[in-house]
Amino acid sequence: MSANSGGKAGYHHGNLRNALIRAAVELAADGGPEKVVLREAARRVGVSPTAAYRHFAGQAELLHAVKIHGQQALADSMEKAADEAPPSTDPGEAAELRLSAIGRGYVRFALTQPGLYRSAFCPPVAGEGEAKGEWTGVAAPGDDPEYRAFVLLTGALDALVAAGRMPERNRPAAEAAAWAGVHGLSLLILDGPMRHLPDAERDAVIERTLRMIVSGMVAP
Amino acid sequence: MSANSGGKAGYHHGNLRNALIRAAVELAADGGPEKVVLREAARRVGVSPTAAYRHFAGQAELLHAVKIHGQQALADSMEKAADEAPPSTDPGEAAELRLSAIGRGYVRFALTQPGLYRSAFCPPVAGEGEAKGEWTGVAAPGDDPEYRAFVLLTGALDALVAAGRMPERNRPAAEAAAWAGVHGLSLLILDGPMRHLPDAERDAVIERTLRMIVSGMVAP
DNA sequence: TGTACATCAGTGAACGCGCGTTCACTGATGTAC
DNA sequence: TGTACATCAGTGAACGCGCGTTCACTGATGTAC
Repeated sequence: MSANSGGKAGYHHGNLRNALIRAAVELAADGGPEKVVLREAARRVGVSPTAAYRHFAGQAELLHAVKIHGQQALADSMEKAADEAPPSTDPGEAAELRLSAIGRGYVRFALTQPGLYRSAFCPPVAGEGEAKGEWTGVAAPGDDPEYRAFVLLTGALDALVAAGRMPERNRPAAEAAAWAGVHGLSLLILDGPMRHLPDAERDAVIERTLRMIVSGMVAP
Repeated sequence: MSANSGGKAGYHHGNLRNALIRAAVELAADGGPEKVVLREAARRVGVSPTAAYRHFAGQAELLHAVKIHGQQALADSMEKAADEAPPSTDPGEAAELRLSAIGRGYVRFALTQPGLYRSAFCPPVAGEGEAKGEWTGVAAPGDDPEYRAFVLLTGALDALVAAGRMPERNRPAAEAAAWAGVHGLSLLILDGPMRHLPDAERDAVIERTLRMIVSGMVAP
């Protein structure tokens, strides 16, 4: 039997691993990482819980797959927003607009897909292979697909320097600062005291924060 | 029997509510909000789980008490850091230094007391009285002790304007932006990809972020 | 000053819940001959 | 082209866990007389 991409096909499912991941992603999407329950994923796929153990070492591994999915989707959103950034003939301005756009894509994803967003940042369980892909504050983590979002940000900041808009002395640790701004904003709106902000004010808060980030990068 | 402030004193404890809160805070301190388990708190106090129901409607109420405690401790840390800010004869510079200091106190608390910090921001359970104390982006939430941290920040920003360092047009939603910066930074360092940063780089990242925030406030 | 009694603050056993995981198993598949 | 058999991918029942919560209860306290 060829790997079928969808529903079960008798006793042997054929694509159970992917089906379980898909179900788990759905669970995360409406409920966050703590809703990623192996038994429930199996239930949704129509298979016994035990079957999952043919494809994953355990629940933690399933959750990890969801996490990666979330990280990819986040990067997608940022990339898309960057592509939609208004063009400008002035390279400096273009770089600023692109940085804002990336940030907007970040926050938009967080607010649109809170469950996946949270999953993308759920702390790794012990023994998840922590060595690779950590930020060092200086070096980028290579091209691990997990870190596309980071790479996007780095590129935008480099462009800002290249265009002469951002002083060299501002460059170190700039990723961390910019990331902190959008990350904190997203979580304050999602879980924090800005949970119930009306749309207009929410947008104002978002734009204000993006402006702070850009100012913080280009400040002399 | 007068309310004794410590251990049990026979059948009637005398101060069980506070003792349970103290135990719960301890649990949160080393393990975060999800470690706040009613049964365990009772165990530590040396009392049956049922006894807790004389003093709390349930686990959620106990957790809420921990949350408030965390919010107070966070505000304390900010206040303390503000008081330690280096003085300056220039009021504009003084205001900037104070804002940085507040932020530093915020991050310091998060890194020093991760469990309590997380507890301070754990999402309220349904029916926790959400009405009061929400940020509106414009108005401050009154003097609810829960929001001392917010009030501190508002004051620092007002001072920046009063000193002529921050343009009026930057003032709206400034709280949200500044808060986002330190909040995101704290969480990225605590749970995120900056988990294992060496001390020196961590400090650099913190100072860089604080600089971004100040620049973002005072930018013309 | 002593006592009856309402009230307050505990106890201990039990419930149901849903989870992750393990066990011994069986049905389906594909390959060697 | 047919068949034996190893291997792969499922099943179903069960386990232990620790939680929050409820129940009927009893021991301690303080107040009215």
